[in-house]
Amino acid sequence: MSVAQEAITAINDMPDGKRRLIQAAIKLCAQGTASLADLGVRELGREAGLNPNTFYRHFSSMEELALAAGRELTIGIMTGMQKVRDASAKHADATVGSAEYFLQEVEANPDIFRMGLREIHGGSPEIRRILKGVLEDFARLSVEQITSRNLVPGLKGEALFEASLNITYYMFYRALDYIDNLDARETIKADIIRFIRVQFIGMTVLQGQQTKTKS
Amino acid sequence: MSVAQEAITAINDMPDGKRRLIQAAIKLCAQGTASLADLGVRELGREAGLNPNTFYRHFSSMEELALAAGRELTIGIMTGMQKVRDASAKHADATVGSAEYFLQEVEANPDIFRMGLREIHGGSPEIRRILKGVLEDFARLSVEQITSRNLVPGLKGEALFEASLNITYYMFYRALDYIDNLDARETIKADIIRFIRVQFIGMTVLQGQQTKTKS
DNA sequence: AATAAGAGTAGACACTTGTATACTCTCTGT
DNA sequence: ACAGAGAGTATACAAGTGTCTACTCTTATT
Repeated sequence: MSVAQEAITAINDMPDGKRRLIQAAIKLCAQGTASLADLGVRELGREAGLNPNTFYRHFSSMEELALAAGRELTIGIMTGMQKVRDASAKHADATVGSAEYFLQEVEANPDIFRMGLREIHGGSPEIRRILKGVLEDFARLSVEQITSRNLVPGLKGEALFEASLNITYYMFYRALDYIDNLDARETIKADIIRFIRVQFIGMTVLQGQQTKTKS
Repeated sequence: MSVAQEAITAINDMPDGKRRLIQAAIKLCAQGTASLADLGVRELGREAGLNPNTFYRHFSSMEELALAAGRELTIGIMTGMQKVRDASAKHADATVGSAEYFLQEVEANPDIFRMGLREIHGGSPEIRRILKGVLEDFARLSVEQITSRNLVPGLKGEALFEASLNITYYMFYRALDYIDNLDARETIKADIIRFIRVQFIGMTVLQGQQTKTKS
């Protein structure tokens, strides 16, 4: 069972207040400078329009809420990523397609990406693990798509996955710039496209000359 | 004047208590989950072994201390990076040398790297700007060294800088894994070396075939 | 119709926090 | 020798915090 599926099944049939608390957490965390783990119970209650004590009905610690929020985050990113995959399949140049639709998704859900990025470094180890799982899932999907459409003929298996993973991380990392830096958006898009090409080309060449030692 | 030099000049002739507060901030921030900006005045005083009010002798807001800490951080990373450059120049394979000495430096100052990574995402925009400056300085130094020793013959100017910057960010990003994940250290080192090669090879090839459109 | 569980609220407590005011040292220049 | 500044301390208070206990609805089960 993938990390994403795990998350989706865990979120069904959730009481209203619980979901509101989680969404309040995501909102506060994306807007302010605080990370998920150090939000306040009362602060959360206020934002959610609930009594502070409602928190204790659903969670026994902040860490527990942070985990739940992490799962919600996962779903948000994952469904976004699925859309990216679907859409880019229709584009003539798959590389440009992926980049464009990814950035479109970032633009549509800045809160989720911003906070995912904050948590993937520095957050609790458990949340980090979850988010890493999401990125790996995404990279795996990319590999499947690339393989089935034979987009990068010279590359396969382990090396293809590694390239995809690098690309995924790079795209996420640049997403923050993209959100904040309105002037630089075209540049960032071009950077991403170039990064993708460099990874695939470089990996392909490297795979073919394995045993050299000089860089 | 480079970002690093800016920082170094700013830190001389600093009262004892002030420096202790800054170092307390770095320590607390590297160990706990909190980011620089949301530490407590009293918490800081406790850690530094000072009266909470001493804080107000030196700073008027937490943001101000965070900036000072950011500068201290800068110096730490920058001197470390300088050592990496110097040391890797003596290694037969410059790629392997850079990676090895970088990781050695990470291992020696885990707190600084851990917290630098936390602040480079999610921290205040000002601190982000400072840290980005540090990474860019480092990438620039790399470019100089590579150019003067002619390590990557086919690549120059803008493209070389872009590759160096990508590599720098990648190394920093993997530093976190490296610190936490003792079992995976050899793998991470190999990943970094491969990443470096892929960047240089890929960039070189891409530079030579600029106008293609299919990926 | 009675009951029990789930979800949310209200009030209270002890504790921590930021910060203001007023103090004590320890230098340093004249 | 002393005035004054810089660095650090002590005390105090209002505001905010986590969490406990005790309440009230709503909904479903029997």
